[in-house]
Amino acid sequence: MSAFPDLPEATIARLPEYLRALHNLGEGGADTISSEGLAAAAGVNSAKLRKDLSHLGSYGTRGVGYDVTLLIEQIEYVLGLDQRRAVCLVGLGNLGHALAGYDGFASRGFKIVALFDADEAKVGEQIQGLVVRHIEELGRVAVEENIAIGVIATPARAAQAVADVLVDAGVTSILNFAPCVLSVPANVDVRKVDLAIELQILSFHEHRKASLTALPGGRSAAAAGNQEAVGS
Amino acid sequence: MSAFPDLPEATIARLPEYLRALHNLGEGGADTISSEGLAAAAGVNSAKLRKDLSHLGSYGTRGVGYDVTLLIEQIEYVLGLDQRRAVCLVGLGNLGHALAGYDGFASRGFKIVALFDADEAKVGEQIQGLVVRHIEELGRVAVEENIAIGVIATPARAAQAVADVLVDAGVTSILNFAPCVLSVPANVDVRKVDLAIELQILSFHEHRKASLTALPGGRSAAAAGNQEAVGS
DNA sequence: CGCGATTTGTGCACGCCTTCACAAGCGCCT
DNA sequence: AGGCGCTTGTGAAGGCGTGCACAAATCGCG
Ligand SMILES: NC(=O)c1ccc[n+]([C@@H]2O[C@H](COP(=O)([O-])OP(=O)(O)OC[C@H]3O[C@@H](n4cnc5c(N)ncnc54)[C@H](O)[C@@H]3O)[C@@H](O)[C@H]2O)c1
Ligand SMILES: NC(=O)c1ccc[n+]([C@@H]2O[C@H](COP(=O)([O-])OP(=O)(O)OC[C@H]3O[C@@H](n4cnc5c(N)ncnc54)[C@H](O)[C@@H]3O)[C@@H](O)[C@H]2O)c1
Repeated sequence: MSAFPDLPEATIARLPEYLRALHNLGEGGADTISSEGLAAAAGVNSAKLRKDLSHLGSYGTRGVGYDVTLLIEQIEYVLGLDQRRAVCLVGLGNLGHALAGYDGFASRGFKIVALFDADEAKVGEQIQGLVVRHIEELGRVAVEENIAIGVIATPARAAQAVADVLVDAGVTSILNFAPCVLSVPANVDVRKVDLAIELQILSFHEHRKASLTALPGGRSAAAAGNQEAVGS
Repeated sequence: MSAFPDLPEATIARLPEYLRALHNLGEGGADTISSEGLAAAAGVNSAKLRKDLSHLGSYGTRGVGYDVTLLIEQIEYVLGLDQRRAVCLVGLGNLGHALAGYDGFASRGFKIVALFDADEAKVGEQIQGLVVRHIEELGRVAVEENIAIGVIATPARAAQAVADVLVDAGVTSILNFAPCVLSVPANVDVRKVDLAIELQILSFHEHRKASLTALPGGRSAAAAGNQEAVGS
């Protein structure tokens, strides 16, 4: 096929943001969009956005902007969203149930095709039209359904074992919600989502703000307008 | 008070990881830990870890390592975890319920003190010993309970309005689960958690891997061992 | 008391990312 | 047809983060 563009990691992380902004703009009836406008909608600098888009060879039109529909197609192609990807979810506790019921997956080309848990009491349960299977079936089902992405929502102590099972089953991408470090082969990508870390980072900034302001007269509501989005 | 160290943002994001690793090691009975050992437990480079710790003036002992208990105290102080921070949660749908029942908050010095929703059907519901209140009460309760951190788990279309209410109530840190960009004053910190973005980044790497391997002979399980944690 | 083993703290170089600033290109209007 | 205004694409500079490699410091032991 065509040579695959190797984009900077930072750019890749922003493409989904651009994509969402573009979808919103498209629904709003916009036909074309300037880098300035799209950058504002995505909450980034316009120069950065132009450089990001230039990396994937996408052509806008000078004096006009980018064609919304075309740009959506380009980004979706690069992200591999043109093909529906099968996802499995392991651990149907508190968080797992919420994830299973989340419609934000399907709307972006992802489809949860299987649910797994180790608890016999959970196995057999129906959730969103899917039946919870025992983790031992994972190997077989992963191959049958051609699952590429696994989501781990088990307690931390079980996460490494689950990751091993996923890897053995041929899964090459893992999204991990358990607060722990996973050890996987080099060809497997792991991304972690950790609430506690996010809160602790916010706590640091609270601490910093509190130590800088010398008795600011208590809590005051400042005028809104600015945009501070702490980087991912 | 003491001059507040201004740490690199990248360092701050890693401190919670070190903290968790230290807690695990502490429970394991370790008294001191070398930078090498701690780095392995946290999944980072040992030089990076030493530089991070040196930033906060924390002193290890050459030839020995770091005192686990002391280091925990130091990091918790810098992150502001020595004081319990009040958190409120807005939007008790699918995800909100899971978050409300999550014990990972309390164990790290955070306490959910109030739940809010706009849906009259949800208001009054009891969750984990807390009663869901109407969003209109947020302003009053936030001041009473001295809430510094707000968590948004509403649909995206409501998120900006909720953020505005939080800001007006004096909340200066926001954790946003809704897939949208929030506009807030400069003194308010926002962090975003977006599942769809994480999955799309994984999808990109799947796409890349698929386009690079020329018919790899199907799904093969590689030997485990390596650790690839995609940066946050 | 001195020496070797061990581990921290950091100077330095390199690469990535961001941001500015501007030339080149495009469309529209006269 | 020509000029003008707008927008993209990018060269260059600066800042930040990473990781190597090593000097300095500490402990244990003979
Ligand atoms: N609940 C939240 O809001 C939340 C938020 C952030 C992170 N997390 C993390 O997500 C993970 C899950 O949280 P939770 O609240 O849903 O926990 P939970 O205890 O409610 O659910 C865990 C589920 O995993 C299953 N499980 C345990 N071992 C397993 C194994 N070896 N194989 C397959 N399944 C197994 C259990 O049977 C259970 O159903 C935890 O690591 C938690 O720290 C949770
Ligand atoms: N469910 C998941 O696993 C998941 C995962 C990632 C992100 N998200 C995001 O988190 C958000 C919530 O997801 P969900 O599945 O819980 O949705 P949901 O529809 O189940 O719950 C949304 C809740 O917000 C409340 N709400 C709506 N407008 C409000 C307002 N103005 N003020 C206060 N409360 C209001 C609703 O009454 C409802 O209870 C969404 O933005 C979603 O995209 C969800």
